[in-house]
Amino acid sequence: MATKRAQMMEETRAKLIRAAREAFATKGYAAASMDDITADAGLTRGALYHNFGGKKGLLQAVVDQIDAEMVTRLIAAQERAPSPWEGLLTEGVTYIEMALEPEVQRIMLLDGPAVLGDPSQWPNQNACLLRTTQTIQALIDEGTVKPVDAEAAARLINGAALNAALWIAAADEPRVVLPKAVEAFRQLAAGLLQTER
Amino acid sequence: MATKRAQMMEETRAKLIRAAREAFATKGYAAASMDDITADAGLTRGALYHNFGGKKGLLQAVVDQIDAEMVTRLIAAQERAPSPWEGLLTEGVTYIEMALEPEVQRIMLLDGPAVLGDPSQWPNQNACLLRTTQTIQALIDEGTVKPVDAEAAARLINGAALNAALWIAAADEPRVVLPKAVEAFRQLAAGLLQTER
DNA sequence: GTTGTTCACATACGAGCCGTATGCGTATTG
DNA sequence: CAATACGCATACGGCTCGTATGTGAACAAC
Repeated sequence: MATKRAQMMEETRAKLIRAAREAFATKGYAAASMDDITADAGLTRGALYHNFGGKKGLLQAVVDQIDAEMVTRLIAAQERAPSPWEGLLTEGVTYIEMALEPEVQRIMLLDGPAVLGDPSQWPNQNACLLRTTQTIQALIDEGTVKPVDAEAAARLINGAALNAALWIAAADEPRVVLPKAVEAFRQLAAGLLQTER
Repeated sequence: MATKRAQMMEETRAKLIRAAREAFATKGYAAASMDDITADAGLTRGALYHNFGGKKGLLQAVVDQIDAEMVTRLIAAQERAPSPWEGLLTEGVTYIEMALEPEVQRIMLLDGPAVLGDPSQWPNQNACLLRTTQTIQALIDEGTVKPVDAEAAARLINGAALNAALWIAAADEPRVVLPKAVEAFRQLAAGLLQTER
């Protein structure tokens, strides 16, 4: 039986993460005070320090949660694609779309790296990136993609998609810019394809 | 004649920027206190607020200075290349190499975007991007590169290089990872070429 | 069932950092 | 030489964070 204390603790953790996610996304990490977050969750800083060890620990928990959600969406998008190669492209486009969401942009792309350090060193190894790496490795194995370093390629692809997203987000006419970015992304990615076709 | 007050002011601005650049690079923006920075420059926070309006203003000044230096180095690197296309690649590689420096990484790639917002809005960054865009446009006109949107391609290439740099900088063995990243970067960029080899 | 223990969380306190308001002294102006 | 402007220092209050300590409910032992 799950003891009553344990499930209470899960509950408070969830409430804190929910409140923090909201605050970090809207105000940014630095401007979000722990007092506000905990009060918003109906708790105090005592609970926060007990469960997450501090402000950074809370951010880490929020990042892990969002990261997991992103991976789920990436997998879903890839599985709908007609071929593995199209799956990779679809993954990239999906990544761009996710990066357009203010929450992802603020927490995962700006504050996260600044506070926690490089994403590839996050505890869960940045599942999002790991996923792309595996996809590329599979394409290399089947001969679709040139034999480059899979992680390097995944890194660059993600970086390209990320910058495309930031560009679109800051553009005056996102609707006009989006197709341009997607087209350029496809062209770039084609550089990985095995010669010919 | 440059009044004595004006040149004194330039002097204090330079001292503050120098101290801030040092502190931001080593401790990070959030952990660097204004009292420490100003004391290190032989001044007080009064001078800082008078000259830069606050902590963010000081960071902006530091960012602008480093940004200008980076653009200068990028231009120099591109001009040494044998062809426009190689110039584009060299520019990307140079960007990667610069991002290996802790100062650039910490201030320009992590804290800068988190505190000041989208880097592509920074004055010199725009100039750099514009130059890359023009280079690509020229390559398109001469038939070397596929007819994609030049600005989109420029942003994606920059983003790829940026992420490659972050990856290398955080790696256990940067010397081992660097060539992988450069190779993958060249492969990706080749996707823009008109003729496959 | 009662008694003792654990532990999740609250409360209290101190220190540091930031922004503004104000004061001071020197360069500048007429 | 008197008056003003201004670059910078000083003083103060508020906010935020981290730690140290308190407390009451859930669990365990008998």
